[in-house]
Amino acid sequence: MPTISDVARQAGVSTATVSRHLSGQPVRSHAAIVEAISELNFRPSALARSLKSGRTRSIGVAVPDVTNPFFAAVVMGIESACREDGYHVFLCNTEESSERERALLGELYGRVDGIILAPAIEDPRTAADLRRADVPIVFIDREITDCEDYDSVVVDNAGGARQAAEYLLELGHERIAMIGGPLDTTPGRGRHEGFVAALDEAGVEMAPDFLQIGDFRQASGYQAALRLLGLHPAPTAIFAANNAMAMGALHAFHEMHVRLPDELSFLSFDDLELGELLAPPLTTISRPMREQGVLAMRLLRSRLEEGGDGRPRRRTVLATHLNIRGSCAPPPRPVLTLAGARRPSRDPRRP
Amino acid sequence: MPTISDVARQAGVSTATVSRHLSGQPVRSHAAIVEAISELNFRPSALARSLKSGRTRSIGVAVPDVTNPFFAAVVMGIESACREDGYHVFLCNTEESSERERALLGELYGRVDGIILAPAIEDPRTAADLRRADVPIVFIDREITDCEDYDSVVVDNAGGARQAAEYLLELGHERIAMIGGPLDTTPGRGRHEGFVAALDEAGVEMAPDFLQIGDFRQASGYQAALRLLGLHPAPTAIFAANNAMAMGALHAFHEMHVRLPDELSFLSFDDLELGELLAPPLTTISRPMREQGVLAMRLLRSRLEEGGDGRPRRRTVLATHLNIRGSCAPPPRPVLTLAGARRPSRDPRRP
DNA sequence: TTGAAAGCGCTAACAT
DNA sequence: ATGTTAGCGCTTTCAA
Repeated sequence: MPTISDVARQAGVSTATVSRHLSGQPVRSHAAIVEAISELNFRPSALARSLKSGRTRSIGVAVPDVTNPFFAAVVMGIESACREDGYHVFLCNTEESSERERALLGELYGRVDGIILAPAIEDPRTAADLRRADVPIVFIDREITDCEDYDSVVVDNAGGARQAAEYLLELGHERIAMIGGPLDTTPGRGRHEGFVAALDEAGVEMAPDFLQIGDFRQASGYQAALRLLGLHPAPTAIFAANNAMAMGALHAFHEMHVRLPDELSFLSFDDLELGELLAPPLTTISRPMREQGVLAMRLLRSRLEEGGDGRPRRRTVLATHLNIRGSCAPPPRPVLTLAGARRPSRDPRRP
Repeated sequence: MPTISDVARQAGVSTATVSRHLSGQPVRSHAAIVEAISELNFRPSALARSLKSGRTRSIGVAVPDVTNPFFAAVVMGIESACREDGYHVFLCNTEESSERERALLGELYGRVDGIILAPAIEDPRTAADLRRADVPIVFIDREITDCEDYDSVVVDNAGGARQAAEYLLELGHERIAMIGGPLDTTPGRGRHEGFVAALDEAGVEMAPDFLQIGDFRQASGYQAALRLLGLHPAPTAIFAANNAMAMGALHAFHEMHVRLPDELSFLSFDDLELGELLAPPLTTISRPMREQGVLAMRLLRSRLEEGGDGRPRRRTVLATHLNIRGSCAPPPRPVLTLAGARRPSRDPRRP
């Protein structure tokens, strides 16, 4: 790899002159330098530049799972926003492990100007690490306790879960179950709280068995669904707290030959990629995905460029949207009783 | 950020001693150094180290679209292999654009020790760029002309497409269409060639209209499917050359109320995430995904560590697998004729 | 406008 | 075992 001094020698000038040319200043020996550069195929070393300037023009992005379409879209959004700003992305997969996450963050410090993080869980050790590292951070999708002064882009988890609960209640369900996420994550807790609160307000109590906690991954959704299907009485409606667990649950329903929505109503937080093409199409609570990445990068960039250490935290909360498709219906009427007659007669699926 | 000299001063030793401690050598002042490091919260600058050593311990990964589950899985595989080797990943999205790709590659040079690339198209300019950059490269999923001496991990595209064609022929189809990828990409061309070759050998000709070329993205699959459905006579079977275009096609079928597999047989190269849960479950040609990433990283690592500039190219070709599920069936019998009687009587779906 | 020289943080001879 | 010093490739004063 040719260096700046190779170019300088070849062009018959000093390294300082070449450097000036590189930074756009007009120099007399312009032509000679340009020629030397192309002849030697010279590329300034980003490394050396960074060491000098203290800025790497890269950011770190750590998410629990790029394979999840939600995080894939977020990463995509970050990436495209970065390109506009001339930043590069170091991508890290934490695989929902707080230890791995801290290890990865440790390696990121010094390599990047800032970090966008979707923390695995709300681990106080991570918070302590972050503080010590003293690098600009923006949280995305999830937050961390003790970091209330950091910027973040999140979704209204409680509100979204509430929409789900209210919709099920409106359909007349009373035996409503939830496949929840870990309660030590922002979305896990938020979605749980919102869901239960809405049920409470309607005077519907959720049996302890009806809350199954998973880890946001497909396998746990599958297991949770099987457990729910095995209960007596079984729930008439299930809400899955994210897309991956919903996929697992759908596999379970399929295996157990449970027919949606006749025998069971089902909806999930976050869209599935092919959700609309399923039979029945899946009713979901959705939210902007790519956009969340873009917003997070905007926040980070403003921290980076304005240096704004004093500027107050900015928290962006996005709204969710209930997409009524076909996987929810009024609960099946108990055979040989008229109890079902209490339900409202109009079909709440088309309000 | 404290530097190595801050630590040295605090511990009352020279920077060289601290450096030795950092690299694991035993030093007398061990305790003092350890204390100084933790007290100052010192972290050696990866930047300075890289500048010195000439190695960044990072690699660049450029793929057309992380949002595609296939590439997401590949990236995941690379990432996990990297973690074992202590490498970091710079992720780039080329968005199927060769220009963007070259721009991104340009920024990667010097920042990374090696690159894993799934090229957008087989652009000779990219090949020239790569040669000039003189950085170890491994191709994944796709290759590039004029780069026959580079390592690569690809799948047997022609073989997989042949499997698809032979399966459809076996079912008795004769009006067989294909939604192909760009013919200037490795998989686009390979899948097309394999498919057409198999049809040829069976004496079945594909009408020109029956080959619709897309760009591997969902929208193009949707358009292509609509065009195919509008033909007279329409095809009785369609093969989509990748998962994203298959998703688009499925949307088109859904919109046009085409029932699979009774009215139309359909299968795709690469699995869809929920393909098994669709009605009918989707028959596909699948291949290892995560594993491809792992293999690519292995190849790259061996180039990196063995320095093996002289060592010959290694090309890993993976096999595909035909997953017979429910989206293909014998062609519908023409109404009011007995022509269909020519077809074999046994059901080739269960060989 | 240009060149000489210092220095970003670290490592690796070389010398002690 | 430890310290001194040069240097990785670049930018940026400071003089000329």
